[in-house]
Amino acid sequence: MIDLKALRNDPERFKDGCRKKNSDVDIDLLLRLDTQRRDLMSRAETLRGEQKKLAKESGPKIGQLSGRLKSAQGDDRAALEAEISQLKAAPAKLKERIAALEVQLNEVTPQLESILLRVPLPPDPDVPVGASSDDNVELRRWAPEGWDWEKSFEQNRGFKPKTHIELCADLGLADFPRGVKLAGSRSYILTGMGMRLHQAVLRYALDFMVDRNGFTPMSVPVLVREEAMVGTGFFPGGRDQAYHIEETSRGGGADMFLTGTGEVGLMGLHQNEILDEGDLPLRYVTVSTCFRREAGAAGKDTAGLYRIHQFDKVEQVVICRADEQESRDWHQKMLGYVEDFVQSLGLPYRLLQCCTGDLGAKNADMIDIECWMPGRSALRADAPDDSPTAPNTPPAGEFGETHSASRLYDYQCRRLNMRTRPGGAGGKGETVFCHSLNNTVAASPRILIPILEIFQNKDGSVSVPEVLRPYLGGLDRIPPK
RNA sequence: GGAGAGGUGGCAGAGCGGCUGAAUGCGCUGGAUUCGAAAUCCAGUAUGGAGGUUUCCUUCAUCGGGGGUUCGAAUCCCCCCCUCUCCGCCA
Repeated sequence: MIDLKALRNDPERFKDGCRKKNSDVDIDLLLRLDTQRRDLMSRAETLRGEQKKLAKESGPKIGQLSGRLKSAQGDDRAALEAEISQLKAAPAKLKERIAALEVQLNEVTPQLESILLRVPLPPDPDVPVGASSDDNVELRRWAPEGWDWEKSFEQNRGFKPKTHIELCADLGLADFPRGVKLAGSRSYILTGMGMRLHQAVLRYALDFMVDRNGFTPMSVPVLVREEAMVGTGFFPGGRDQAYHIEETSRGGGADMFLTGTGEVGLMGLHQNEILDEGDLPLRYVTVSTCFRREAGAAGKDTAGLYRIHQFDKVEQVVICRADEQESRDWHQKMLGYVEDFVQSLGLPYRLLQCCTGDLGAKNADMIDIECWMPGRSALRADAPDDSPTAPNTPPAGEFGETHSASRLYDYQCRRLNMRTRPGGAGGKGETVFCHSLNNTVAASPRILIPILEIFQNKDGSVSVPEVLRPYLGGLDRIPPK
């Protein structure tokens, strides 16, 4: 959520942010509602103040008179009753007027809030302006010794690459038909070494962040309340992407949602807390199953392990002091960890600066890492009909997104009401909303695609990246079955 | 799933229709005392919104959340959430 006061002071900045992010949120309407609401509130508050004063002044008197009324007779009684109803009349009148204002407030406030929740965080000025992912800018590339970006896989390695789907079949790593039988499209079953490789990457990634980079490992719920989805900024915008468990219709107290990333659990941990500034930055890592409906992606990446409804992900988040430079520094560090990680696996990749149109409402800046997937272009369903995608044509290869590093400033912490102050909740000084950042460490099985495709050998086997071998009992090669 | 108890400030814990934004204790901050410290004493110490004559003042809201009763609600009523205890079931 953005700061309503900041919006009031500088609406242009937020309108500009909307334009850059292709958001159609009506800032002018929001401002009008805000003015209306504050006006109604101040009027209601003034009246309530009067009412309180009256209640204090005439209240005890009413009590007294009511007491006397019980034993009063005749004329006395009538006089007392008249006096009481007169005393009651003034506050009752105020109450009516307040109620009328509140009716209006109850109309304006939800409208205002629903718009406010959708106002995107303006992108940072150094983020390139663009309409879609087509306008993203490559920052740099890295490849292991012996990989030449100028050459195709075949020229680099001396044989035609198989796609990860072919490799999964030949090596017995995944069973797609049975996955679909069980759970429908975009479902899969990892089998044998496929499952072990998946677990090895996840465990390696978790250890990498804990042992080498000092992150605290956490388990988090993947089944959460709506509040956590709104707080982390995935709702209302991304409602269609989440699986919805309708518990209220079966008598439960609250509906639940399956999370699409461990970020929800990690960021929700300290919701409504005032953290001690001295405890920051908090650095958390989790491995969790992620669920995504992939609504609107029909027909895209339908085959293989790329775009699936359920996967596992090691995710890192950092919660730091509300300081732009500190946020920027952490963003770079978190990218650095992942570059080290991907390099240790030996996967060629590039860093991609996402343009404003590709950012999403909650990010000020986002940098993706895309790994080279030699078999990927053959899988494109949106390729033109005359493109060389016939079965015998070797795939040209393509980058595929494997990581995404976001810098959110206080957007998320404001929604989560996560603040900081020297000394924590009982400390002194102003409270301020923290800053937060997140980045993938490894999402599997997607990351298995470049691993299998890059490490495939001419004889049809796949070599195991060295860093994963300790997690597979020293195994260095997965042979065809 | 059944039965019961409870959710109050940073923490512990009173209050159970008006004098309570909230006793008391602890903690924390400042001051006094001291060569210094401990102890003691004094004072202060929630969050958010709106407004202003903007190192401060005024005002409104908040005692798990929402709704209601009342001139007036932390206190009474209803719904929900959460925690704990016992029983049942269970990985």
